[in-house]
Amino acid sequence: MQPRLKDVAERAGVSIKTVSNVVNGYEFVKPETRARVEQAIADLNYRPNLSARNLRSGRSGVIALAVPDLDIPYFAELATHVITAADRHGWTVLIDQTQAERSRERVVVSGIRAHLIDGLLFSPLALTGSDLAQRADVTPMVLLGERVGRAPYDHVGIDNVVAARQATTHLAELGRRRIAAIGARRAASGATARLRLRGYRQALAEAGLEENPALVAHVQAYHRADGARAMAALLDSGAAPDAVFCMNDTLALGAMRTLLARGVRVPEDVALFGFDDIEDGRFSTPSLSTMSPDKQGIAETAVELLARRLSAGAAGRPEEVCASHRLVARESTLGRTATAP
Amino acid sequence: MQPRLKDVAERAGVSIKTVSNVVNGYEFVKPETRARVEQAIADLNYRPNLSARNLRSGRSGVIALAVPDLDIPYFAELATHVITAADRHGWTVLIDQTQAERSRERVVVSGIRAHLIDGLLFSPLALTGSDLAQRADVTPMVLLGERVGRAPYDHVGIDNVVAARQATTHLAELGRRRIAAIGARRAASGATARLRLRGYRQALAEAGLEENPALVAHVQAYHRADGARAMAALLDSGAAPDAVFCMNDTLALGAMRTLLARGVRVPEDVALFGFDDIEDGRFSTPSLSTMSPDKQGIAETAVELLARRLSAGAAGRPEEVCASHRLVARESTLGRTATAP
DNA sequence: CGGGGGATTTACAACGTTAGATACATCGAT
DNA sequence: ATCGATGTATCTAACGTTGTAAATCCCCCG
Repeated sequence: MQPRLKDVAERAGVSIKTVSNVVNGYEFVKPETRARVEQAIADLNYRPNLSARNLRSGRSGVIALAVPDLDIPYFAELATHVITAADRHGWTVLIDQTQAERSRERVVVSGIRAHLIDGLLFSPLALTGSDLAQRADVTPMVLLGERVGRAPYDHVGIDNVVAARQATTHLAELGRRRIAAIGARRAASGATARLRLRGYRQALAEAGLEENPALVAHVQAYHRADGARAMAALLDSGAAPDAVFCMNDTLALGAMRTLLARGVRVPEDVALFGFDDIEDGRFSTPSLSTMSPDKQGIAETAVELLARRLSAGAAGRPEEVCASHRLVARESTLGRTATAP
Repeated sequence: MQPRLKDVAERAGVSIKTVSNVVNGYEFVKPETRARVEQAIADLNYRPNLSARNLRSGRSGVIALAVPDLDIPYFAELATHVITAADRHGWTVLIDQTQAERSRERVVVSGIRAHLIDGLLFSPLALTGSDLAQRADVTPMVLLGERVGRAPYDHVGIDNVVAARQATTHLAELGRRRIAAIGARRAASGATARLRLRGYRQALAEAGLEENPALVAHVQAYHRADGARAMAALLDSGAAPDAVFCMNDTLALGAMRTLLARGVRVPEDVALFGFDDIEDGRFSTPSLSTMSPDKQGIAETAVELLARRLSAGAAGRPEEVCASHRLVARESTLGRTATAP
């Protein structure tokens, strides 16, 4: 049996509360008493029972991060940053995988872990505004990535329209005329895809290029296999793109696989641009040009916002934070003249 | 304030215990009563307070998975499998990142989260046997990956010696004579690296190849950058390998980047073999030959072992489970004749 | 119509902790 | 010596849940 305050108290010859005071750093404990208690704690290897502490205090020291899938490198990288940032607040992070399924996202939002977590960082993909509006759970929540509906939650994201426009403009400025896009979603829920597509279209318009529906490839999910399939379809359709803007890096890497496997040169024949700046893209050959969101900034800001909610209660208007992004041009658009990573 | 059993009870006009019985699926509750209680639960959106429940039951329903870094795709993939498997047991997974640092691994093992977690799945990299032997925490633990010391813990791993030998033999059978290895560790702790190196040496001996220290590259860590650096060093040293066995896929992908960037053809000039079968390797060009451990099997077995420890108490000898692995030959050793992924 | 006995419900205590109130020292100043 | 004032330690009552044991209900048989 694990030792309790009571056991420590008996060993140190003091009351339970005195031990509790020592454990919690209460000021008025005689140095001698404190020393005796600390010795007893060490002797017994005492650890506070968090369940009991939480029951008393109403706090668990645990926050949840809900993401579609840790297999997707972007979310794995985001998760490591969140864990690091949470650690600085003394929080432990628990990870929920929603598989980008609406039903699972609803479960997360509905407060399935109420009482276990103090707060929730949520990166929704499939959720709709009304799902959020119906949320009855009172656990503070910060949304990552896309804004959903008008529900009053703090939100950290990047300006997807601007970022996608810049990416597409980069391709246009390289002289590409038949710029395709991979990653459009048919589902009503693909908010991020919609915004990036809008930026893509804006850039085409600015560059005086005509929009061609045959150059926009839809996908089921955002894995490499989807990108590979979509690229194959584009090539087979005869749309003959000379550049492709992919809505994320894994799609782009899948597309790259298809291109190279078919002997299409990148970037000479087709330039390729991704989104997210995951580590794989830095080491692919050719290395992948991409739009790099400030993942660390996003994670830190989100944790910070949550911390504020937790201390200030529900008070205050929801905050809207736009993290920075920057374009990273690598070999998949510039060719081998670029410096190696 | 969140509703409690008491609130539900009052609304339904029954006692607290009856509500508890309904919540816990106790058999002998009149259908009519059950319905009334369930209605009240729905009305109030009641959620059991896990802290209180855990305090009472001594269980938290949370297990921890401690891995070096989610950024490393192998661990991200393993984590998703663990989360899925744990979910079937009704457990929530909390992830600890140790950064492969001995100090952080010791903290994890010492029971920093005692009382918060019911069990621990631990994938140690830097820990020594004596660290484990000193462990005072009583939380059940299952070791993943490498066996450490003689401490009496359940362990799930693969036969690294055999796997590495098969990988190296595969290269030898392709007619390669100067087979290098990337991923040896100087640190005393790199048990996995040591075993794989042993398998590599066995295979060389069996193939009648002489062992050449200049063909064994040491690395600091197991990221792509380390593989890229190590490969560059190998090429620059004049060791002139015609094949490379990398101790994991990220090292191999880093090495591939260096090779292709320098115009070395893979596999014509240098065949490349990895370890772990991460998704990236399936979509690189050329796709990466690799040794594929049964990650799902490892995760499921580990969770299963933990479940057994939790129900059976500490009883029973520690179990030693060897998961299966299989060789996946792709383009980086076979060339483009292989079927696309 | 009383009693037996299973079905159903309830009362109570306990899990380990901490906040707040209270008691007990100690000590300098009257 | 006595009184506050202050520092230090203890006591008590929760936090929300569930296991145990006991109470009550209800149906059916004799």
